[in-house]
Amino acid sequence: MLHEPTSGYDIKKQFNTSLRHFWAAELSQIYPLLRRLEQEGLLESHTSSSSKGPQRVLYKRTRKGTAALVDWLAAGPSVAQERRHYLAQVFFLEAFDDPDKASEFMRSLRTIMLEELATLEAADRDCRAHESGYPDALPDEGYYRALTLRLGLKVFAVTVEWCDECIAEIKRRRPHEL
Amino acid sequence: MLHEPTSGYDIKKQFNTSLRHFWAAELSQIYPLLRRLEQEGLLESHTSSSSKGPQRVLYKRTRKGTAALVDWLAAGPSVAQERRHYLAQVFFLEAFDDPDKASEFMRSLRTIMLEELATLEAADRDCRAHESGYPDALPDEGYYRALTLRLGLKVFAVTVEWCDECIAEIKRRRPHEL
DNA sequence: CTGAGCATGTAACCCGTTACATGATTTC
DNA sequence: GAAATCATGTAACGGGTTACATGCTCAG
Repeated sequence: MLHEPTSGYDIKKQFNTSLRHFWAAELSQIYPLLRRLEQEGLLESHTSSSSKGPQRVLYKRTRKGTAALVDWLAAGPSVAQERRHYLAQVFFLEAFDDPDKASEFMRSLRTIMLEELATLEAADRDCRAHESGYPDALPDEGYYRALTLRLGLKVFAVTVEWCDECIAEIKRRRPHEL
Repeated sequence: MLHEPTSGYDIKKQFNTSLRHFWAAELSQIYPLLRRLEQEGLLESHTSSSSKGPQRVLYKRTRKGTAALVDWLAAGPSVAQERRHYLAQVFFLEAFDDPDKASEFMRSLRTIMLEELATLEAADRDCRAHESGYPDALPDEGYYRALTLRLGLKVFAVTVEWCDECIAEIKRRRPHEL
């Protein structure tokens, strides 16, 4: 949680845009968790009335909450195994027994990845526009956020590149036809 | 599941090496799932005695199993949101309030990523050595596996590159000291 | 004779998703 | 007047992890 007071709804919006490439969660997970963290003393909340809908509940990190965060960071990077469903699908693409279908699969994957890339590029433009002195003179908070964005851009870019190579190569190969 | 008869234990070994960058599972998940899929008629099994330990149970896809696999692929790429814990950590690196600690974090991340890269490179060499005619003349099965490896190599490579850039930039920046 | 690797499993728990539920306001 | 957006939640379910349990063989 950021040190700025933020509602669960707003956190979800961040998950849909700039954080999308490395974290996401549903509101049904966010709301109970915010409450639990408040009970544990890691967050504190106050309400503010909203123009539409029910009152907004804004949460903010306590000193204890920041300490818990620092502990997590101090334990070092936690690199867990990730599950990339689409790569599992590529792995089994032989099951199609048809290079055209495999190629078609890779083309639609490429389209999806381009869309993801566009979402991140929009978030990046947003970041550069709102914050002055990008990136070196950013305040720490914005600076480290910007670093995560940069990796996202790189990763999606090589993924699209990889899709292109695969599409070209599958077309050229065709061991079946011979 | 591959069409070659394979034991749960062997699947786990694949998860630890060549599949590591996009899928993993514990034995406690693998064994019950293999049984369930056999009950559903997607797999069939036979036992073979092993030199050490209990009898090995080898599973193999049935025609129905392959059909289910093809259905999954035909539904198109499933690109779900991923959770990259270490990026969440980078996002919150400002909480250290100390560029040296942030930089140290990025250096240990770099080390871990280099190790992951090495694991994949070993799997890649293995693949090139065992299979002749890499990559175009590979049988379909090995060919699509090789494609997933290639993306893994690319992604880890840009990630290490990104770590390097971050480390250099954090050192140069230091807004705190001024 | 100890520890690592082979090989299979069960039980408890937690994290996260989907689906469901409510109700106000703004836009077309 | 319908649909989208704001804003908060609950309940059921499933997937996955950690911890626990067993027993055999080979290398040091």
